[in-house]
Parts: sequence; C-alpha cells; structure tokens
Amino acid sequence: MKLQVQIKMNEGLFLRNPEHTELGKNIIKHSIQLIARYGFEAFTFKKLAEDIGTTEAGIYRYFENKHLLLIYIIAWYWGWLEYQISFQTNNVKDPAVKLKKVIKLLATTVEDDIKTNYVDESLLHQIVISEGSKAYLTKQVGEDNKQQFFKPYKDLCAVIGNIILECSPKYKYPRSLATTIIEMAHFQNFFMNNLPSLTDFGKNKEETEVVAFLKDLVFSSIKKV
Amino acid sequence: MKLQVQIKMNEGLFLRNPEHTELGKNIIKHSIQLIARYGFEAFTFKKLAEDIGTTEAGIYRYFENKHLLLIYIIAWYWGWLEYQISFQTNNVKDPAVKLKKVIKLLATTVEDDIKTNYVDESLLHQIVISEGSKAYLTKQVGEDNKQQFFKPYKDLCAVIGNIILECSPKYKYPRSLATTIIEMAHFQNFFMNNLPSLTDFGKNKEETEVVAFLKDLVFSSIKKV
DNA sequence: TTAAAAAGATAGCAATACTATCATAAAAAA
DNA sequence: TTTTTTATGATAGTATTGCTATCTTTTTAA
Repeated sequence: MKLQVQIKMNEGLFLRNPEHTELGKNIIKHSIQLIARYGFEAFTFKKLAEDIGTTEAGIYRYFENKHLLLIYIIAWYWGWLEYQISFQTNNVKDPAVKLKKVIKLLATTVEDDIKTNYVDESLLHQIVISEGSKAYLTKQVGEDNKQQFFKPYKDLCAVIGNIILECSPKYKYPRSLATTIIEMAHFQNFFMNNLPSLTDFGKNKEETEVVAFLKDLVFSSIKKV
Repeated sequence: MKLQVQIKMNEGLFLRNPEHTELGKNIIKHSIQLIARYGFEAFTFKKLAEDIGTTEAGIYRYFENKHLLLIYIIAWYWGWLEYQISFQTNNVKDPAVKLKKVIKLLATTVEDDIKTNYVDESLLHQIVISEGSKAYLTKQVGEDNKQQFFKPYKDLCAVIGNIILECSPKYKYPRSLATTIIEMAHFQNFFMNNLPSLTDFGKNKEETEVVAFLKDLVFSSIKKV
C-alpha cells in the first residue's frame, strides 16, 4: 500500500485545483524546478508554459498570477513541514528533544519525500530559503492575510511556540522565538552559502553548525528561569 | 555651521553619482518616497520620473536598473546606521550598554535626521524593514557581492559582532548573532504590524517589546559561560 | 566664449503580465 | 452510446515594463 500525503490547501490560492489534474501537477512540479533554477523574479508563466509544453493561458486557468503560485508552493511546504514535525516528534515525551528535532528539520536539507510524487521537497526547501519571505514582504500582505494565505506558516509557528512553552512555561516570547528559529534557520543557511562573512560558518559551510548555533540560541534563552 | 553627513557609496552602484546633482538627489529622495508608498515591486522608473518631473531616460543615466537603486538606498542606510552607532556608543565603556544601544537603534523608529537633507531616514527605515532582504535574496547575489555591494551590511555586522565579543570573548557565534539581531529587529517589527500572530507583540504593537525580546535573546545567549 | 557635461524630449523595441475567443479533445453524465 | 460538460490547445491582442538610442537644449566649467 502506498501512502500519499495530502496537504489541504487554501481554495483562494488557485482558480482550479492543481492537485486534481495532470496539468495542474505539472504546473507545481515545473514551477518548483524553474523558480529554484532561475529565481522568482526571472520566473514567468510563459517560460513555465514552454517548460511544461502547454500555453500561457493554460497556466492562468490555475493561478491568477505568479505571486499566488509562490504563496501556494510555500504554503504547501509549511503544511508538509508541520506534518513532518508531528510525525517525527510523535511519542517523544521530552519537549527539549522535540525542540531539537524541530530545529534540525528546519535547518538541514530535507530528503525528497517519496510519499509526494510531484513535489521535490529538497528543491522546495531551497526555494523557501531564498524566496520564502517574498511571499509576505509585499504591500498586499494585509489582504493576503485576510484570506488566510499564511495560515500554514502561523500554524507551524504556533506548534513550535507550544513546544517552547512545554520546555519553559514561563518563557515570555514563544511565538517570536519560533519565528526567529524558522527565519534564522533559512537566513543563516543563505548567508553561509552566499554572504559567508555574515555568519560564523563560512569556512566549513556545514548545516550542522547552523543547527548548533540555533540550539545554543534557543536553549540559553528558555532555560534561564 | 551645518554638519553634513556624507556616506561614502560604492561607485559600482551607479552610472552617475546622484549626490553630485539636484536631479540625482531628487532620484534618491523620490524613490524612497515611492518605494515606501507602493512597495518595490510596483515601483518603476517611469513612475519615479513622473514624480520628479523628469523623464525615464534621465533616471537611467544615474542607475542601470531599479535593483541597483534599491541596493544603493539600503546600503546608504547601513552606512548611516553604522555612523549612528559609532556616534551613540562613543565614550561608552560598558560593552553591554553599547549592545543595548545597538539593539534599540535597530529596533525602534529612527527620527528623520536633519544632517542629511534629501534622505528621510524614518521612511528609509520602513523600506529596510519590508524591502531590505530583497536586495540580496536574488540569483545575482554572488556577483553583487563580488562587487562589494553588501559591504556596508557586512561592516555593520562586524561592528556588532565585535561588541558581542567585547561582552563575551568566548561566545562562538558573534556574526550570526549580529545578523540575527539585525534581521529580527526588522522581521519582528514587520510581523507585529502585518502578521501579528507570528509574534508576542500583537496586542500592544510596541517597538519597545521587540527591543525587550531581542535583549532577552541576546543577553541570555552571551552571558552563559 | 567656447566646449563639455547634464538634462529634456521623443521614439522605439522586446519582454512581461495579462485577457479574450474559438476550436478540439477527453471525461462524465444522461 | 450519445450528449454535455469540462479541460486543454491555439491564437490574438493589449497595456505596462524595462530598457536603448538619438537629437536638442540648457547649464556649468575651463
């Protein structure tokens, strides 16, 4: 029996559900490849259509514009990651162990998950690192937020915040610390690989060092009473 | 006597030095206003030209494209901020006090500085918060970095890293902690105002709370031996 | 005063970000 | 099986963006 992971996506993100058709799945698959290769700015629906072997109009039947497509794939990633976290911390009692697993999941390269056939999670992880914040760093963030487009990110933040509170019930900034972990897991990785002098990991460029930094940061913050 | 602050800018960022002419200063002034108002994506040289009362071609004589103009104004901000830091921490002996001043400077709204007449620093601060990371989150980051376009950010990071080391000579991640302070000062502010459930400051929306969070984060990390 | 530099005015062009329409193929319902 | 819906393909068109080029006029500096 093959297990298929289904991430429930916000209906407002698309005009036609890409999960329901071959073309739709191709749009997701190829857009992940193209955005990872060329970056979000250089990514266009025309190039995507050519890559898939369909027409521009075909893409527009699924997504109103490339910004919503970006939000879609990033939101998919957060949903997928929350599932990974719940799966991997299941039956773990010690909240500190849970939190360490979360940090590791956030800050190390994910393996391509066979359970989701048309999404390459490791490519998607790269996109989340370099393009992720562009999903909300816009003037429409308020409207997008009203439509709940960032719910998967918020849910993840709440999950991590709760683990932090399990570790340290009196800690005052569980959510801000959660977003700090998430954002820094990605930014430190990006800096390490692209602007190494902004980090202390330039020599080895090892993800494990980012993990060590984050663990140190987080546990010294919350262990203090 | 009027003091004028001059930030030395990288020559590779522009075709013609905007500080040397009226039009150039207008380009900087109006682009800060327009980017702050409409966001970087919606900002175009055509709109900028109309706003100034010149032509598109006129802008292109100063900046090759809007991406370099963004890097320019962000780099200017980092230069200006480093000056503010050196000014405000001058004669302060206790490195912990210095570090607290740095956090406050990063995380609270700056007052428009009379010493720089064509730059509105508080608007620019808003731009750095919502558009700053777009300067380097691109596929050209490597080439831009080779041309030293991010030197002001790196210098600031080094300055803060050194203050951290003064506080705690054995701390292992001074640079990564410095970038964490810088990025989180801005992201927590953005989240507080736009996606409040990602922070613990949603109720009051007070910058002072971001400052408190960062101080807690930083000093619990470095005080531990 | 004269030449060099900067700015203004206009034109044009390829790419982007869409929208619209009509035909056809595939899938689902009758 | 036939009809009807639904999805896709093919093509066209339009406004805006992101430039480059050229020519003229104004300003500045030698």
